Amino acid sequence: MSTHPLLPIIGEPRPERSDAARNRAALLEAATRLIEQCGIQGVTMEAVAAEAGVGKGTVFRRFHSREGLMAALLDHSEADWQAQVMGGPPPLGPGAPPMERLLAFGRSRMEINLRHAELIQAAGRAGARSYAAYSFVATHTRYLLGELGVRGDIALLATALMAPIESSILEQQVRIERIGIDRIRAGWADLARRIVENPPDEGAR
Amino acid sequence: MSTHPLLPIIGEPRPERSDAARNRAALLEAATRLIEQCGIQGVTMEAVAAEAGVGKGTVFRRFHSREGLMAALLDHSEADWQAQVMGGPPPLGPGAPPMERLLAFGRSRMEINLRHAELIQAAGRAGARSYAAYSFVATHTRYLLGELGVRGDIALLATALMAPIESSILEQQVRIERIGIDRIRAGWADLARRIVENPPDEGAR
DNA sequence: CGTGCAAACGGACCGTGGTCCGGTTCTATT
DNA sequence: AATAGAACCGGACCACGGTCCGTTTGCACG
Repeated sequence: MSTHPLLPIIGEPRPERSDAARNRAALLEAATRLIEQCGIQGVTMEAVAAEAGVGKGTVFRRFHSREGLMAALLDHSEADWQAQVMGGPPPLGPGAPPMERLLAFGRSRMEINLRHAELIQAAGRAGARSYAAYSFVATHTRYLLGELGVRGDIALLATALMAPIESSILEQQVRIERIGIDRIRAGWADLARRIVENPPDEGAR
Repeated sequence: MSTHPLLPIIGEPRPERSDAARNRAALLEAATRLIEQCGIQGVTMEAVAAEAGVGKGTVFRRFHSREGLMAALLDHSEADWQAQVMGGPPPLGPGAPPMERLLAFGRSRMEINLRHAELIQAAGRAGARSYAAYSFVATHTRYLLGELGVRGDIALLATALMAPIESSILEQQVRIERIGIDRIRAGWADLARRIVENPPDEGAR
């Protein structure tokens, strides 16, 4: 009876213990340091643990896996970009006409996917499941398509629009097919226009 | 002087030695057997070697890496699909109007990317570099877009069209967002129509 | 302060991908 | 058939991701 003075609200599953939080920060810093020293392939779980001065098990407790650690690093650097999109200066931020925002959004996202290509690849599937990255992009694209008055299955059109600038596909185009970035940018803008301007088929749901 | 009766034509880098070829076949069979018994996660390089009755080193000599082995398995199963596309019955094969062929092509590719999702993921980047898979799809899509009289950067439009039905993206939609396959199919058909019917922008290169 | 316990910690341990090198086998040439 | 040498084979060996469990630590309550 005396054990529950507060309602057991389960919104946040549990607050993090202070030593745990400290270690999380130390580990992220250590990983960042290692990346810029040895490159991503030098970021070994054991190395990170040693650099942060903790045991190996602790790293896995915090991030579950190597992919999880990479995803965490990604999330961290993604935070300010999301801030730029939600409240920064136009055309990326609010204020510009929707089509300009969409173009700026795609262009900016493309740069990120290219710049962090290695990290994204190292994050593997963990990157996709992380809401921070995937879900935000999807939601905002849907929003912009809605603002533009696009008819049809907005969710799928948003996916179709962002898929070609996913990191894996850009890497293929840039590194192997040697396609220039400017050309890819122009191609994507053309794609956006085709998707936005064209009304859906009559028979389409 | 006497050592080169034949011109050193380097088209095929070298013919494979007979024992090597035998081992390659045995290894592919062994891997296939293991997949249907234990699933893909049970396909260990050591297990494959043991099942084929060879040493571990041999597996790596033939396929370079686990990803390479998976890519080889993929290529194998992809061969007859390519035959269907190039010479099978319409609408997938030649004979049907281009738009019908394109729709059939995308639909069929989607099924494959879904059915072999695990294998494709396990093949990782090796799947992309393998010409058999990526290059054929790209080439044929470009060809169909050309037949349809699409203007603009055909290569990039082809990429944009196929990207949303890549395995990784389909997995995200189907397994996590719980989007039905029929809906995805319809959405892709709509995308194809938007890309094909819309003329390119004036300013586009 | 003391006490109880959930949570966090550390590092030994395991499985698997990948490398290496001494020994073996195939094939071209005479 | 004999020879030479390149290609191939095998399995010991290493590194790294991931797990496990006995121990320690922070925290809430008395």
